[in-house]
Amino acid sequence: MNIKARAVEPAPVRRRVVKSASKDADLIRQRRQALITAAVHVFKEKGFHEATVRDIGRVAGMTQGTIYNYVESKEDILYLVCDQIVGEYQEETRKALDTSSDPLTRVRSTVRAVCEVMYRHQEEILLIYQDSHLLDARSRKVILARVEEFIGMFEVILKDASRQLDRPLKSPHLSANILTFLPTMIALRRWSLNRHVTVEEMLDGISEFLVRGLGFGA
Amino acid sequence: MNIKARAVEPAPVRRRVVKSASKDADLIRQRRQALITAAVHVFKEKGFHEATVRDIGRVAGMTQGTIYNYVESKEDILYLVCDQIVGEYQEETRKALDTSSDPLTRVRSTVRAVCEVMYRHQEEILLIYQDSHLLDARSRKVILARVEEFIGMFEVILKDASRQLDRPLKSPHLSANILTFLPTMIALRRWSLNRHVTVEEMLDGISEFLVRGLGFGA
Amino acid sequence: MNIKARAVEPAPVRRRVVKSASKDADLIRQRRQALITAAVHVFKEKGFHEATVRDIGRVAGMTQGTIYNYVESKEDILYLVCDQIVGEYQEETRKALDTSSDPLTRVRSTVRAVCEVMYRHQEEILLIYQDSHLLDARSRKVILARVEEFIGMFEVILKDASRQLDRPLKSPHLSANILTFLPTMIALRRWSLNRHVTVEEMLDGISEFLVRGLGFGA
Amino acid sequence: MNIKARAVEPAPVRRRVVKSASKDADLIRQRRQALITAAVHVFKEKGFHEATVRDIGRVAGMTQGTIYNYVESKEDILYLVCDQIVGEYQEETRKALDTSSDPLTRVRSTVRAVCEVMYRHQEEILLIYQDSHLLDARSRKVILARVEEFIGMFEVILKDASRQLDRPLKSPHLSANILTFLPTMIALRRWSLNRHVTVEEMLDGISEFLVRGLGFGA
DNA sequence: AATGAATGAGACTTCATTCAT
DNA sequence: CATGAATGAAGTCTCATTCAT
Repeated sequence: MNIKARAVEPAPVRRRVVKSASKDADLIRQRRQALITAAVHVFKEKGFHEATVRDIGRVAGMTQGTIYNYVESKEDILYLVCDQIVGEYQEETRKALDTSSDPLTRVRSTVRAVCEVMYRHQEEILLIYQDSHLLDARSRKVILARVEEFIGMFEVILKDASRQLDRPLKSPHLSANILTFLPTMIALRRWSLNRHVTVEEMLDGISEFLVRGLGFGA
Repeated sequence: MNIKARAVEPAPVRRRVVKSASKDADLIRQRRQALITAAVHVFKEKGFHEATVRDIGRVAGMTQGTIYNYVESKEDILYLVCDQIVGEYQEETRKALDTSSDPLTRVRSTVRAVCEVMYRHQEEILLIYQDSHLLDARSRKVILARVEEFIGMFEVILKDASRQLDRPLKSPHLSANILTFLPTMIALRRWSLNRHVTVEEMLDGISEFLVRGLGFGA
Repeated sequence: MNIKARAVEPAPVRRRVVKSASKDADLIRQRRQALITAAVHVFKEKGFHEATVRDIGRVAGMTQGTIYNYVESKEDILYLVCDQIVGEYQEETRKALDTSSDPLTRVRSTVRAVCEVMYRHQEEILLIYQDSHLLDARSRKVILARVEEFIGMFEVILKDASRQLDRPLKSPHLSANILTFLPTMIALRRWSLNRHVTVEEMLDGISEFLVRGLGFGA
Repeated sequence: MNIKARAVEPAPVRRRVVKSASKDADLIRQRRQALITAAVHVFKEKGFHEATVRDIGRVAGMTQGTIYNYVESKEDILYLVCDQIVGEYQEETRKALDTSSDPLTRVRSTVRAVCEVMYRHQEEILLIYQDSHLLDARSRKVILARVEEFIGMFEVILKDASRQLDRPLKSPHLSANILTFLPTMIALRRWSLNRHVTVEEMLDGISEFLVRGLGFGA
């Protein structure tokens, strides 16, 4: 897909480098993955600050000393966690995107896909919204750049589809932000939604709302 | 409007009681207000965990010992801060609501008002989204109850207006959530929006999106 | 009574002077008495260190500032408390002493009296044994001097009575110490005694034991 | 002696478990022993409350952080101290007990042994009487249970010996309490005794007193 | 003389990080 | 490379005492 090829990974966002005492790249990857998985688990439960390095180590099957062979600080772990969550969420969303059909249909299915993936990742997204601001400025920037890139992908999709409409989108960037932001409500407002709405109603409702709001409604 | 009168301030959500060593109600209010103002300032800058009680005291012009005359714990301060922010945001929103015109017009002006108030309170709302989850369960519940009540107010407004439409809203509660949630994007996505959109475009865009999405578009 | 007159108050033990900001002697006495009563209450419950000056003030109906008009430090209060407890205990014991009958009978009734007074004052005596060592050296000395004087009184009584025996007491001072110390078991071992022995058994048992041990048994 | 065998170590009083961050049992024992020794030293000098964890650490050659690897709180240290003191005192007493001779002689030597061990441990016993009441309820219970068990051992010895007498002991439990309590006078009244009586006189006097009082006198 | 708000020293405790084994 | 014991900085909170009113 041309459009996608150009838009989806335009400026290959530079990742932050996390230093390690070890040289064995495979081992590093392996240990870090264990760390990330463990940390996601612990952060979900206690948040970044309440979680101790020991806690993470216990779940990851590593002692504190070992952890510091693969990471320079506790904040590095948070960075890795945020990076992974954002990456997985985005990848799964990309996979779910309908790239075949006509632009208008594609918008509808895209909206639906975004909502569904958000629903499945709500816990991780919650983590991101609660803890990512604890990253140091540099790390946060890197993470946000990835999100910006992700938003950009939808900007392209929306622009593309809006040519079919009588009037073009006023601000594709704003629309793309709405499209990617509103579904986080599933995570950030679940304390309210879960008590009044079924999952289906919620996903349908948000999707329809987005489609209408974006101007692609019936 | 009866319905509204009943609905807008329906169940006066019980506040959490924050104990104080002092008995002078006026002094308590005064000192706590200084504390809150200072804490908002410090929390915005460093977040709850990085902020020390000393920091807050320094800004509030109080020594640590004095602070603990008006508050039982650092978390009490966070509660007071959240309570105040939510309260001020809601009160200002209520004031901005158009209660005179016809239901349809009212929805439009309501949407706009919500967005504008959010724009003015974006820093505080950001604080809420970044730190309120650090409250203990009980405090968080109280705060969320206030928000739920706030959402309920919009639910009533939307229900009311939807009678003018051909088809009623499917889920007023979901709609009210969207109406109150989407504007937080102004705070939570400002790192992206500020770089591509002017304030006016943003407020217009979100408002129009909401009106359309809710089904009250042209 | 000659003997008593000479022995009971031989070296009028100098009290420690507790300074006061007030000049009105009556008021001082009155307020201090309230303080002492309150402090005894609070110290019994929480011990000296856990008790705050506020606690004592609350029970005494005085604010912190007022307290420091009649006392220079929290430790002063402890001194006053110890002084009062020791004084009351000793006075009540003195009153209970049989000064009329013959020396041998007198020993028996003295022993019994000491035990009974101890029983009635067990809580205060416990307080003394748990907290009096927290006094500064000077205060402790004063208190101990009063006790020493008290012991001396019994030394005289025992010496007096031992003339009736075939063989005199080897060490009247040691005997007087035993006579005054053993009954504290009622306070210091009540956690053990109360579970196995009735009050009567305990008082009888200790009294008989003392009489026999002192050499005045049948 | 069967009876004794059963009675002396009857219900192995459950110790309180003190948690540790370390897993190396040997190291734990070693560090805790250093801690206990240091704490005994410091507590003797300043008492529990005036002693800081730093003080203890300084004497033990450990930093504060290290201490908390082997103990969960300052109170844990107090518990360990009390436990050790009581244990050592009791063990030494047990060792000193004469188990060979006839019951009557045994009582006499038992009494003497108890007094002598008390004399050697007076400083620690003083510490117990001054600080053990600062333990939390649960720890205190455990300690007292050990003492009760200890008292029980003497109860058996006394019962055993009293069969040789014309009249049996009225209350062996009370007698055992007296037997184990009176010697604490050596510690608790040393401020009085040391000034008037030699050590020998004191030990002889108390021993004879106990033997006579218990009914085993000449 | 009484009040009680303010002070500030100091205590206990936690935990990210280091480093010898 | 792994371990986990040791470190020590830093933070929250308490409370005896002071002092302006």
